[in-house]
Amino acid sequence: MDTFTALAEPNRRRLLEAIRQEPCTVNMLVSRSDLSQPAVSKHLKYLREANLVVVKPDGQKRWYALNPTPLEEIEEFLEPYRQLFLNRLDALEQHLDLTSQTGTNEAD
Amino acid sequence: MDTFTALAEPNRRRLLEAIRQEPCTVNMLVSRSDLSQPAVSKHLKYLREANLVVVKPDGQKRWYALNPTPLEEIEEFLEPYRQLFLNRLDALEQHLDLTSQTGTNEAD
DNA sequence: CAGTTATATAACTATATTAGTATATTTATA
DNA sequence: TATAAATATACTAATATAGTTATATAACTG
Repeated sequence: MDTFTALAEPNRRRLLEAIRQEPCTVNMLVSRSDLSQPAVSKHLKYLREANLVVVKPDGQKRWYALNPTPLEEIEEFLEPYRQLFLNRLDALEQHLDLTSQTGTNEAD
Repeated sequence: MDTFTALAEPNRRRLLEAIRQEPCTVNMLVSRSDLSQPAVSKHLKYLREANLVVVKPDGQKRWYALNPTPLEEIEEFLEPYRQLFLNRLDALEQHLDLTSQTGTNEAD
């Protein structure tokens, strides 16, 4: 599962938020969420596939910790849009203004 | 459809990239993608629902333009993770080092 | 070793998504 | 007005996802 898809699920974002604050075991995440244990385990599987978390077994427990690296892909995607936040002109109106200088058609 | 879900689909990200560069009609997007016209229209519907694009009818054509505003939600989500890119220590190892100072259990 | 704890996986159900084909709708044009 | 062009929608099939219950696996505990 890719980074974007992994982040698309709200429960997964919440799990990641919890893991960001401190490494968590599965049971910690179960008690801090509204999800069943298998549901948490399945979401963690997707987060692992997306490489957003790493696991370290510790006896019976498995500590899940954040790996923020894949989030850089999102950063890179957003980069070209970032400047557009600032000068949030209506690009469409601008475009139509320009094209309408010669009319909607040549023969308008 | 929320912003995260809208961005989860690769074709939709590509369509948004095209629209970011300049406002596009549906046919422009069809010719610049590998998608059928109905597929493009459907993806545009989701992008509209996510408020990532705005439409302006112009005769038969519909000009789709970018609205970057919802992307700020993604920015805000990423914000707390951003500093972690920099000092990308292994938070898990750090944690385990600390806890292992007293053993895996109190009575280890 | 028996029982318990922590986690993962399998099987299943329900729902959502994607893509395609066909069709409807609206606007332009001959 | 008949036809074509641009776009949207309905319908269908295939696939994926999320959640549940039940079970498997592995590690502790007494």
